[in-house]
Amino acid sequence: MNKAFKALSDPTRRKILELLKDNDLTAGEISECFNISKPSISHHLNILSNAELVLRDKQGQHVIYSLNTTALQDILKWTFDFVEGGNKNENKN
Amino acid sequence: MNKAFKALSDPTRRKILELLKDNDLTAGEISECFNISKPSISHHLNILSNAELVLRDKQGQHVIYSLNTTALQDILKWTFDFVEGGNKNENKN
DNA sequence: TAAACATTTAGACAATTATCTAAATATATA
DNA sequence: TATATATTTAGATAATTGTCTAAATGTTTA
Repeated sequence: MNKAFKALSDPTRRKILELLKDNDLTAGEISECFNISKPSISHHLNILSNAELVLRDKQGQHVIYSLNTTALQDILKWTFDFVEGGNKNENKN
Repeated sequence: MNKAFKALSDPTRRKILELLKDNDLTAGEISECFNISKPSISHHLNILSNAELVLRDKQGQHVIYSLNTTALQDILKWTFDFVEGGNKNENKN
């Protein structure tokens, strides 16, 4: 889960995930959405993949990236436990 | 929200939040839970406070820290939109 | 008021990170 | 097979970050 939090701490990577929420995209299509070099985007995609936040599917010379919500579900659960359970001073029974 | 994600990307800071889930604690009590110097813990607490993840309450010479779920609610919502809305290939109607 | 205690600030340093360019790899096509 | 295209790898560099020690600040109490 540490990998996922680290991966999400960068705004570029979060924006990549938001792009993939609408459509699966190739590495090239993703890089076109940023003023950042392709190798840098590739690096970000690698971090997202390592954190199990995206999936790769090689189709010929293209690599199609898609969302993988596995790690996000853990984060959702972790976060929810704070927002939901945050009443320690209200019900001390 | 960027500050919050950045703040959450460090394991020590996430552990601090988990400690505060159970009890409000002073800076000193928090630092006792780690093999890290007090100034370093103070630095982490500052980052958490800046990200609106904790609240400070100065009581005499002690500073009591408590959870602030404000920023976590934003993160929860952001994350939920992926886990919940991640069905773009299933219902294209 | 002086001493003890709690916390933060200041400044330094090593490790990590985001970025770049150049080169390598892999695939498709003329 | 040669060339063009898509992507990643390698290596360098500047900025950021987590940590430390020493010092400063603020508060309590003897």
